[in-house]
Amino acid sequence: MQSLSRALTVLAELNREDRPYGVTELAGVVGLHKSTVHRILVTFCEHGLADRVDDHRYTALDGLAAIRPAERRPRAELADLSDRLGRLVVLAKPLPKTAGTVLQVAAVSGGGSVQPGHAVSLRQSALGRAYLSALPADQISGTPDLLDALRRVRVSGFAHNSRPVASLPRMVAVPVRDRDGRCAGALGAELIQTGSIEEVRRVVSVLRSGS
Amino acid sequence: MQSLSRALTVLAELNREDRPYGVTELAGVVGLHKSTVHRILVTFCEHGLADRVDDHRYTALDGLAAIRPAERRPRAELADLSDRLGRLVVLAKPLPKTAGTVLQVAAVSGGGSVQPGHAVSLRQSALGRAYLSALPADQISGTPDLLDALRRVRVSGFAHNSRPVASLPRMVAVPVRDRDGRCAGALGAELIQTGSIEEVRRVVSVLRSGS
DNA sequence: ACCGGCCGTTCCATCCTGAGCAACAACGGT
DNA sequence: ACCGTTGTTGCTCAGGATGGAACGGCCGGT
Repeated sequence: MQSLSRALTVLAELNREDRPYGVTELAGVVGLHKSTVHRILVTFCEHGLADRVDDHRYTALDGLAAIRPAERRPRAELADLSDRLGRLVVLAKPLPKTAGTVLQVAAVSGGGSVQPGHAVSLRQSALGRAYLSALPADQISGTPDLLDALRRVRVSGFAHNSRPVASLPRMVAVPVRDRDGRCAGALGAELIQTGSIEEVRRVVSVLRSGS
Repeated sequence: MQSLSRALTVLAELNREDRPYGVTELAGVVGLHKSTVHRILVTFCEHGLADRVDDHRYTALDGLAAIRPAERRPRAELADLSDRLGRLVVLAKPLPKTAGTVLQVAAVSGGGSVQPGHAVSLRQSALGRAYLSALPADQISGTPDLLDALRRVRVSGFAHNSRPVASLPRMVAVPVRDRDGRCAGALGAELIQTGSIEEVRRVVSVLRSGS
């Protein structure tokens, strides 16, 4: 039921921010087309779960605030991290039932080849491996090489792509957990001085402080 | 976006009753297939909007009670009406975007040819005509015969099928309005002594008291 | 214990429908 | 007046929702 899943993701995002959302902006955050988000929002309005505050803004119903999720405003935190690190910071979250990829949800100070809403590989990207490394063992399968790599990620606490894949920038990434300790996604930052261990350590420690 | 619309109907129904719902029962009430409702419920659980209280019962999240719709527990009222009338009582509601039919939502003391979850014709059944008669004039179209019949329903306040259609029991039905005055469905009761005007009047007056 | 019915769940083929693209009107800033 | 936005809507196609059938588990009646 991925269609419903996507729609609920939209509703959750709309609900997390108390400020009204525009269609295009919301579409960028959740990584869907604006036409899709528009139709979803209209349907939510028809069912009374959302309201349009003016001609071009939608907001979640007040009553929904009770089920506001635990995570708080990832975008504001991302902007803060990006400021402190002076580089691109990306938050990636899995979309339900989308095995094989994680979805980049919000990239602040974006540009480059990493864009909000693009899916990245679970196995080839640092974001994906950081995410995989924090999953329960019984949810992971793959080649012995991959399992070994994930073990090293668990020991060091971060993943990085030492052999960059085409079109993916060099990044380090750490897993992000929700307050129940379950893996909720991955937080990554661009590497500028490639290969500098000091840089990696500093960036990772800042990323950790933000999760 | 009818898929999302159907799913939200399921959530609304789950939310209206505070008692947990089984998959099959819920499917009957909203008029969808078992398997469809099951998948919808699983997805809602994944997104934290619903919970499964035990192995075979689902319930809406507590926080959703805030957006509980205005209508209150139609089933309990139906059972009461059915007791007072000593006969089958049926509540029919339109499903969003399902033009041409109304859906029988809950039939208490059921059995017979009227079963929960079955769709009935808008034009041929007493339930359907009662519903049509309370719609805004600009939403009604049909043959002159139908329009004339609806006019008589409006005058008398109830619809009945004097020439019963195959497999439909003889019934009387009155429109049901929500608190905004808009037509929300129809309430019908089986006729036992067919043709008795007294019976019709008595049944209709009881039905009215219940809407 | 046996069996029949009902439950929730899953598999699978069919066709619907949701997704994406592109074009549109309406604003607002330069 | 121009351009870059915004929200909205036709249109097309592939992906996915649907619902029939079958499965295993559970309970109540025989």
